[in-house]
Amino acid sequence: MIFKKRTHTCGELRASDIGKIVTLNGWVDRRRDLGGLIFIDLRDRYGKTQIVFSPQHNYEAFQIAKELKSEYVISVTGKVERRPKGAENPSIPTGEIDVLADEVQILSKSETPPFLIEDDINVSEELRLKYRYLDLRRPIMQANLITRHKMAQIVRRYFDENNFLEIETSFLVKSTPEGARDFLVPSRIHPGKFYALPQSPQLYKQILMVAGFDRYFQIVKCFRDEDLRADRQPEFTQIDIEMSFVTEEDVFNIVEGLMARLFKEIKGIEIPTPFPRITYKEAIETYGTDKPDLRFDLKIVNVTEIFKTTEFKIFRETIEKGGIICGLNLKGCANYSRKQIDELTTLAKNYGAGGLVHFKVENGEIDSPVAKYFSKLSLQKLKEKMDANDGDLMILVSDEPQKVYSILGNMRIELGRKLNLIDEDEFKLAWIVDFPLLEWDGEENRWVSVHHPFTSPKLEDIQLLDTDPGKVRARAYDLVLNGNEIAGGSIRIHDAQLQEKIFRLLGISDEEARKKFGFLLEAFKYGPPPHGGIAFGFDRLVMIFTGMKSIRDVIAFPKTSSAISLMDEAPSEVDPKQLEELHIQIKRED
RNA sequence: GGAGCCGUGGUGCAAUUGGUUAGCACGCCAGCCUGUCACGCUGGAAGUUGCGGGUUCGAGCCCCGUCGGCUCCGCCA
Repeated sequence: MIFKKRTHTCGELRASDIGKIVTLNGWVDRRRDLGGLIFIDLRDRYGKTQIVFSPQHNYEAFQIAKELKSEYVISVTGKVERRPKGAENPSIPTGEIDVLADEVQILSKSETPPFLIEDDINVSEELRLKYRYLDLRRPIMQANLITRHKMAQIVRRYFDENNFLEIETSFLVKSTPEGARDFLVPSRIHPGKFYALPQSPQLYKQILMVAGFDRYFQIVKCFRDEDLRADRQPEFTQIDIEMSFVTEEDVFNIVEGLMARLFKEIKGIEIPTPFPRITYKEAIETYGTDKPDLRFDLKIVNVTEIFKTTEFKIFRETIEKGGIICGLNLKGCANYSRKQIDELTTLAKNYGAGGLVHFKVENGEIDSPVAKYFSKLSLQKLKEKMDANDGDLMILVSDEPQKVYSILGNMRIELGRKLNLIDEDEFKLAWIVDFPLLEWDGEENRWVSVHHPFTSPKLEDIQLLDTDPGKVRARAYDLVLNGNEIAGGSIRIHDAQLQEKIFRLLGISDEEARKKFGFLLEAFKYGPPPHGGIAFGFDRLVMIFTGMKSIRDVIAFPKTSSAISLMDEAPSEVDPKQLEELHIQIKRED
């Protein structure tokens, strides 16, 4: 098809272009047919421009304009004119002008789309995903992917300026134990053998350090076959970083510089550096999570001490069993009705609490259905400890520590939202440090790595490896932004003996270690430099920068929560011939 | 693996205690309309109530199963 190519985009023309003869290519966004005059909004990714068809001006073009429907692709040629006084549209950048059509050509027709191509659509995500190409025509989705692109470019520029090399690593890699479930790729050439898609390029970037590429980064797809969430997809993108001859401070420095750059160039915000550091212990005990949202206070207060000798049976027995009592002070909520308090209780139960005890502070008095079980003194102490004043509502949960923290941590987030404590325009970054190195896995009856098996313990804790492994802190760190974990990393072990010791602790035999990641251990025999790094969840970062609630809105072709792609219907069955070639037989389950 | 919410013309929603011909808006189609921009006005078409089974004189509504979407727990070094 021969067609007139555009001279300008649909977001480009201004008053200064008045008088020019231009050609625009784009999609018909909306037609307003006034009978004797037809207006068309022509759309492309740069914006919208109003086209005017008038029978007096050009009868032929006017006749074609009558045929135009939503999402037809057209080429229009005409003169840029100033809109009549009072007919300007100040809500769009091209609103001062319109293009008076001399000529219009339909480049392709469209069926009526299943939903309107506009920002504030009211349509199920299911339909959006099925017709993703239409969903992606919406300006907001285009803006999201444009922001994503810009952020990727800033990342590349930043690391290049700082002497990092972007090096691609393989996607068909060796399956390694530990961590997430692998996506497997069967080998045609080697019957019964499989590649894995990388959960992250972890081992390979460490080997690049051994190879002497002392500053590496990569924007890279990673694959994990685990259940999905709003912020988790089976394939996702990391900004992967590794550096040699460094300590934590060097990693923090380079990351803080990157974040400052991104915030400045994308959001126009100067964020203060260095970022505050919070220990894992402090995060859990104060916010009930290792990824606290620091935009609001509502801290967890531990009041176990006050109730050590209480008459109140539930509290006393919990404490005797090693449990704790913690609470939140809901400022100004003393006027909560019975119904509202019941809702709080339900919320707590949803998060696994046995119940919820509450105290209202009014006129200096502490009021509660269970007040009679407590001494005046202990209630006074409670009020002081929780910094409660008239009008406040204190809620308490008692259970084993882990449970209390997770219940109150979840409630804190929910209540922060409900009580409007969160400023959506604010961005609070923090490092979470001093993670435990190991965690006891009750099911498998062994220690497992909190981060990964190559994470270095803190030097001063190494002797605890033999006596009290659970107490050993790792040289690991997470970067947290508004309650999201956006990056995590560590200083690695580069000492073969220490690495072997960790493997032994994890119950990985020498032979197993050799079999599973012997190539890394082998590489480490030849002068591994001290090294460490970090990896960002790029999708999450873009999600936060664009203000989206799900990473699906910043990924071109995401999967549903059951890991299906509704547009192309992957995964699908394959031709038996393909299976044959791959030496694979499907076991039918009943 | 578990829990919650949801599934009704193309789309988003409504439908009283289980009871008449399943209603509204947007979109779509036709006609009218020369400065609209969510154009307006008039008229019209459009439904296997996700699917399968059950209870009932009667099911969009109740029960069981199943499929799909979203959120959360487990899981995600």
